[in-house]
Amino acid sequence: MVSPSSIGPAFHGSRHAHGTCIDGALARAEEVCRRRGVRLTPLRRRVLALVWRGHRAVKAYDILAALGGDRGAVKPPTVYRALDFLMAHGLVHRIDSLNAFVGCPRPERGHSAQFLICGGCGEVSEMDAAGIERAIADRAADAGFALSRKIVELHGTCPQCTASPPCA
Amino acid sequence: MVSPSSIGPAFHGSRHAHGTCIDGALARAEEVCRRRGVRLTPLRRRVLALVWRGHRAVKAYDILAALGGDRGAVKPPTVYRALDFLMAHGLVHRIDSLNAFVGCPRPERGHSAQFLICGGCGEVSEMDAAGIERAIADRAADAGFALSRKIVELHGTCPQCTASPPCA
DNA sequence: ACGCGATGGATATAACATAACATGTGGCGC
DNA sequence: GCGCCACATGTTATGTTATATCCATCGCGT
Repeated sequence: MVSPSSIGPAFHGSRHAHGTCIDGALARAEEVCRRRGVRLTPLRRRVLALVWRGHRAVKAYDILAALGGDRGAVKPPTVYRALDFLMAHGLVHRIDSLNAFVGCPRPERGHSAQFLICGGCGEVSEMDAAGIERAIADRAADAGFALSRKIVELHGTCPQCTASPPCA
Repeated sequence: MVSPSSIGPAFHGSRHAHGTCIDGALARAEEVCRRRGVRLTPLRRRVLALVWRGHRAVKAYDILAALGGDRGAVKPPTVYRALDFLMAHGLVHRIDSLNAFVGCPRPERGHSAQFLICGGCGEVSEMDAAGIERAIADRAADAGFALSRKIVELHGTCPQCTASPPCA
């Protein structure tokens, strides 16, 4: 179902054993950091786990609140620094059109991804579609433009929400 | 050089008769508004002209300042309302990855565009590449995803800046 | 004149992000 | 152990981007 050259978009819907997703993400993160010789500190781990609370993009200030920002504990720079670290190592992606962050399901590969963002349930699905990449690279080459960062954020409605509108 | 189905990206570089660009944009805007029966008021026209000050994306608060926001004159909502109007009628586009706005060179056609954004000179070039559109539509269809807004923002370096780094 | 919708002004605040500096902590050579 | 360095985090303050709400005005049709 998923072609070997691409990550297939997969919407999870409301019911799946999400603990597995979180655990898997943390395990992959440990591995990535170990191999790179960088430290997945408790704080960074907590932030990563919060980003993975679901398959939706999470706002920095929601993470801040979840870490106890109300009670005077954690301040914005703390959260942004942790997110910067996680982004630098490909463990989370920033969704610019939402000012929010989403966990990367494939931190091993240095990929450039595209995102499908459902306006119904808020779920964000990452893909790595060779065809889109190629079309972009071709067009940039035509223009003599040297690409660095490629942002592709596609808003719309996922299959589940198309079937039954107010999906969880 | 420009294929009929696409707008070709064109970087303008430092020296061109930019007054023509502004005048043309304002003329096209007048025409679009006339046809739609909506009003390009003096304020909206001023904001549009400011967005067209160059081929770079312009920040809302820069517009605010240019309108005299210092002297207690214009307030943020005024600028955002004008920008909302201009976006609603396709006269400007928002570049989410820059939190900034750029004039649309083709407001007549209801298009969905892609942007090349040069990190050297800041110039933003809009294109409407059929190949990219198609690749995205195909992949979304595979996923059963109904597209609404498509954001494609490509950062990198334009030909001029590749040739001579600190281009104007 | 009257009502109505569109426009823009005024006030306030929410939401998002970073600069600059201080403190803690853990590893390493000696 | 001790000093030192690099890195991580805490703290304070502020900068930047965007919106909610309410009100005044204007053009226009009747």
